[in-house]
Amino acid sequence: MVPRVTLQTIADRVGVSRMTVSNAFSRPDQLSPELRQRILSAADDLGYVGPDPAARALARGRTGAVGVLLTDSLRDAFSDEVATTFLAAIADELEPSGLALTLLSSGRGDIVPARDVPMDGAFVYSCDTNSPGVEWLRRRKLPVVFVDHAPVDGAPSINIDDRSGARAAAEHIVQLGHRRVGILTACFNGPHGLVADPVSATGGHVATQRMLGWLDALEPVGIRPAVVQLPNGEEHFGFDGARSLLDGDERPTALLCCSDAIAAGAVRAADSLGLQVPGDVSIVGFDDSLLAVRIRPALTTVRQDVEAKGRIATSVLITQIENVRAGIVTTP
Amino acid sequence: MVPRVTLQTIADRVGVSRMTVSNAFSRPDQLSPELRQRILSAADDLGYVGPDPAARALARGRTGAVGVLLTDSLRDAFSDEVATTFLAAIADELEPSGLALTLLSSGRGDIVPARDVPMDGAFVYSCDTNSPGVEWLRRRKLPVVFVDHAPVDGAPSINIDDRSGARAAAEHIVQLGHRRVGILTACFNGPHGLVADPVSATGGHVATQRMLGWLDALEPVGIRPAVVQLPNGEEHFGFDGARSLLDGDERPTALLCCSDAIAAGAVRAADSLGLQVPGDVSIVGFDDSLLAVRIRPALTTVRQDVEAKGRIATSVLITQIENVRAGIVTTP
DNA sequence: GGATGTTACTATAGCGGTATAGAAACCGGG
DNA sequence: CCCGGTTTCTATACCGCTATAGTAACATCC
Repeated sequence: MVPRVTLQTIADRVGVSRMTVSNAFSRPDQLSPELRQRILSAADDLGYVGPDPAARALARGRTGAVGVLLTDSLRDAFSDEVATTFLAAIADELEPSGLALTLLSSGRGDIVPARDVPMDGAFVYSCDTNSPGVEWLRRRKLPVVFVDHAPVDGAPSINIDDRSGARAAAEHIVQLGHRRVGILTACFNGPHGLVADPVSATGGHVATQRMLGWLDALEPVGIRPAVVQLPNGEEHFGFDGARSLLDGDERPTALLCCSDAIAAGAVRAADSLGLQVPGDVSIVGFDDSLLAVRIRPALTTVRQDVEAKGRIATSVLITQIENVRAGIVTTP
Repeated sequence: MVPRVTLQTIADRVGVSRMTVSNAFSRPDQLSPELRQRILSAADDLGYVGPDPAARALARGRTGAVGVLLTDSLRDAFSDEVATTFLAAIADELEPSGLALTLLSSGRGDIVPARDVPMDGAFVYSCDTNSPGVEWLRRRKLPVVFVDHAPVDGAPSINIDDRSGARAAAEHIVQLGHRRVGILTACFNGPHGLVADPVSATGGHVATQRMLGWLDALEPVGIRPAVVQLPNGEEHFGFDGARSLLDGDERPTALLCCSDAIAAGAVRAADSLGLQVPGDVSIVGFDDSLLAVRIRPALTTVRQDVEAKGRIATSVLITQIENVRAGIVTTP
């Protein structure tokens, strides 16, 4: 094993100080072009690859990567169209800054990426409010931006008005004359299936807000919706949940779904039972993803601009990181 | 600005050496449980978060993250179902090892994540063969696993037999009696639109192999396919490309597509022209993604197990990383 | 009772860079 | 010729942690 080539190796070879070699790579204006050339070509001869990123990260105090903390397993995030759209927007917006994006799973047991991965800041996207990952990010005092997450004290958070959106959707349903309404929502770790008290569900700020919004519209007119909680937002859960509601005695004439994916499952379920949408049953989604466009019959959905959320979150995070670097501490 | 709390701060406070504090966090078996407790609670008092990941990365020589180099902009990767499936498989398989996944864009100009991001190894997924990113990863002598990429000297690469798969698909089409065949393929930076010499396309090992496979079956029986090269594999390009072929004089009776997404676009295009699939035109995809299942009429497609590719690639990469750590250098 | 371990902790020497404050040489102006 | 100002390079001091060897104290064993 040959000893590794470092700045010092090159410095010795060329006969200059290590600092000068460092400058040749990182601050070209600090030395004469000729010397820089000599250093660079010596480096090339020695097979030097450039300053070691890990060492540089320590010395500079920044790593060049930001994290994104996602719910549970990363797999879920990749199979969810809304999440991938969000991630794509982040990635795009991050690119010019040169920051890389590191995916952080919530972690289990001793594995806590949010604690152990070097990064300059992080997004928290639609996570369980009391996920240990969130806690660690806070403790590390990293700049954090919350998205689709319950606001946390001093940290910026990006949310749409989920509650109002949901209320508007439910009001619309009420105005159309529906009285028997079913609700399909996803909930990380609450009870699954038909539930009595819909607001008790734990985890999922967004789902909770949407639920509150629906109830805001339904309760005043005396509608008691049948609520089914699904383990997560995958389409097949939407299918199962919708079947269970549509197959019962008091079949709802409208289904409010907390995502388009769930709504898509519900449409399939209606179809499988020979029910017309929206003739026999109205189905309302949430997100306005591409999915909503693809589904036949076309879905009624609450529109939100996920791309914009990603872009905004990114610029906020970048600003935060720059402020920290400049010594402007926003959150004491 | 309070001076940062480090191991030394705690050591001074408790009256032990810094090394002992380090052990309290990283190697609990190296000290007595009582002392460890004292140290831990002192650390807590001081608001210590745990060993700094960047410093640890430098000292230990590993960062706890692996990269994945993707074609061009990350956005494309997120909107491609095959890519996200692959990434999900990687992420899943990576989780127990505690390694985080960092997304690396190809970079432009001075921004080269593959050069500057700290990582222990990397995947190269379906990249342009002469992408600068690939070159940098090699220079850094990082363990690299290539997936859907032309094999590179000593590095492991994971591929399915794209050529044979494509040949089989084309043979099937020939056996069905088709003689006018159109090909829709994606190509990073070749000429776009109808091309004369289909094998000249630059970039995209996979696309090239599939093309070769198709030609393997078509040329022997004297079929000269009409080939359209698309800028990338997005569905709408498939739509446009297929329209241009199906709208012409010598309308093909079969379309070979290098991905399911393109095939999906082609199906829509046929539909928009009032053509029956497969009555008027047969359409063959590649990948067997979920997309293939969703499309009506159902797509004929070449099946590949993207999940398995992800899992295998990951275990190979992890093995490589461990070997390097153990001093077993596979590629000199 | 001396060879041989084990346990619990410490001292030293890096890991591979960068920031910062100089020092030396050069340059034009009064 | 001396002064302030640049340009170019160097010396020193970290960044915060870990590996490794070593020391001292206490057991163990024949």
